[in-house]
Amino acid sequence: MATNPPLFFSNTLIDWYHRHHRPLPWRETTDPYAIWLSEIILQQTRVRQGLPYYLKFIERFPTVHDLANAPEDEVLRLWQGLGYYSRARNLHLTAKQVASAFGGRFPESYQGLLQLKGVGSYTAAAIASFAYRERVAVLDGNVYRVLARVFGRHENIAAPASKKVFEELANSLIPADQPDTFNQAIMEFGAIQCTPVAPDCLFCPLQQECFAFQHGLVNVLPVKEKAKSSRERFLHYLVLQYNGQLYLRKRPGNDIWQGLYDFFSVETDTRQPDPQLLQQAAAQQLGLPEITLSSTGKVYKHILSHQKIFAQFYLISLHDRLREETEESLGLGLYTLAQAEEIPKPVLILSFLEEHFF
DNA sequence: AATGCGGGGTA
DNA sequence: TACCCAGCATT
Repeated sequence: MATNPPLFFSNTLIDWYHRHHRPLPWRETTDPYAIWLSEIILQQTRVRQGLPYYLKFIERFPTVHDLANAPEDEVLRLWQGLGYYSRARNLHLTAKQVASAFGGRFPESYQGLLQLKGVGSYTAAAIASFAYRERVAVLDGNVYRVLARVFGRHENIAAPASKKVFEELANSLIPADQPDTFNQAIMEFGAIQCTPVAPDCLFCPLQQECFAFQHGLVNVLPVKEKAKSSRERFLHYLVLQYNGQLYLRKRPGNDIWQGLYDFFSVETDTRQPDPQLLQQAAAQQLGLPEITLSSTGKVYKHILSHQKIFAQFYLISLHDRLREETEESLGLGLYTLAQAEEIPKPVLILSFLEEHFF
């Protein structure tokens, strides 16, 4: 690399950025609220998937006060389908905190931003550099990849211990005069040019200086330890109907989909449990004498990053309402179809409802 | 340091 | 299938 490697690296990336970057709405503002909103949405999420959600949110909640004043169900409903729902719950919590305790103003430094729920080192660096031009480097999946390849770093990027190495490297490269553009540039470069698979090395402006390219290691770097395979779960959803309404429950906090609504369910250890046992378990929990379960047939396979869910649905029409204590202890409530449409649900439940009810 | 947490796009 | 995406909170 030229006489001043950090300067060459940042100049090259910034020059590339000016010529190739995508026009994105959160890059047209320095409003920390809009930037914060976009960054939370984009955590572990591609721009293509997150963009429509950003547009919905910024239209419905133009200011942090609008978001703070909304009911949590509405925030989750708008987030529906985006996944990692703790992001939405923390988004709402932080909006309320900023609106009430901070008078609507976000903290104006990296350290201050780090205190917010849902804002970690990446997001704090992004907001601080984009909104306030603070010189602090972002470190996300793109940055890890670009740095590992260009500078030939073989540390396992999945290990927390490697974070410091890349952090120091990135912070040694970020220029003081345009930290914001540098951060945008290195992430955009990773997303468009230096992609995980089949990067466009042929037309890469860093080709001559890239360690991975020069040593034939483009498909080796970054080194990333493989994630463990996910576990399988078998869910049996009882779609209880009474008087044209559906029984739904808000999911509690010790499992997936916290705060979203689904049906009463029985979980089993095997894919095809003994129907007798399943019926007995369901009847007992629901306080019913006996029930006959016939599956709607299809087994829904729903893949999460950490779980493979096999779900079957059983339609049941109740002649009488459940006992009040039963409703209470199971957290079940009756909802009209219109209400069911309005509340936040996992994509799995949404798919089922769209095939059978909506 | 390890684990849990969604959903979708791509090869 | 397997990989990975503008990560964070909790233990």
